[in-house]
Amino acid sequence: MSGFGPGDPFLADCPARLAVELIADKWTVVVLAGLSRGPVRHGELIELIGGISRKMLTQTLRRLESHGLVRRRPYAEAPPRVEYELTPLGATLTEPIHVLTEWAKANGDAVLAALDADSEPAAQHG
Amino acid sequence: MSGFGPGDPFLADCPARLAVELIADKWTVVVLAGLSRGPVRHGELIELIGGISRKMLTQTLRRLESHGLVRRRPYAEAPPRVEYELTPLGATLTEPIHVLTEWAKANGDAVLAALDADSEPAAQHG
DNA sequence: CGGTATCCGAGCTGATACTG
DNA sequence: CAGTATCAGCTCGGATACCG
Repeated sequence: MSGFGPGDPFLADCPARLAVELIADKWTVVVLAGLSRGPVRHGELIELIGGISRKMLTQTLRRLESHGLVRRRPYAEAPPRVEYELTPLGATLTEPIHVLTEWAKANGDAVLAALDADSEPAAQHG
Repeated sequence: MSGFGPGDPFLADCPARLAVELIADKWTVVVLAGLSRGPVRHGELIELIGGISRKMLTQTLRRLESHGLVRRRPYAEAPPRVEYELTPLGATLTEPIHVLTEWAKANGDAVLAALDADSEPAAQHG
């Protein structure tokens, strides 16, 4: 028994696949992790997330917003201020993202080691 | 308090980020989900995963293999047979992947609805 | 069956520069 | 501070055809 029904991400044209493709992205995971702590400003995310450009940050946030995971809150103040926060729907992703980042923290070294061993000249045999 | 240390995926050049970028990929998540049930053949994965091409499947499997998450087992038989399975390291990903796909199954409809509502002609005001 | 090589268009990505 | 527009480079990803 497979245990997989029609709502599984294995099917190309189902909502589940859409959802997977939405979050299974290099920047999306990190941005969601940054948002999971509460409302954050654009500049704060830039500072927090190493290597991301303003363009990619905005692009990622816009996509998450259009998919109902993030809410954008602009303030009509003298120094322009915009805060981003997870919607209730987006908040349900906090747990999965947390599990993912915890895995990355715990096994990142092992992955690096495996990658390193794989790319060795192979002068070793036993 | 941030609660984030030097091993967090927010830093651009840390193993944690490497690990996130490894699995935060459209096909990688689905392929890992397919592998989480046990050893599978190349053709079986093609059948299982809707929309994937042989090229992308092989490419994804090779990358996972080089990072120590997947093991490739070729059999020297008359009808060529190759099986792929998760390594012990890769098996530690089963849980995170499961959480992710479960979220996708549970919230895929909501994401689709939000996307649909977002792209409406906006003839509504309240 | 499993895998590779090639072609080629489409989309992503990162600077850079400009607007409000 | 927040965001947009544009350009150049690159990778992605699929189709096809061929090899073991």
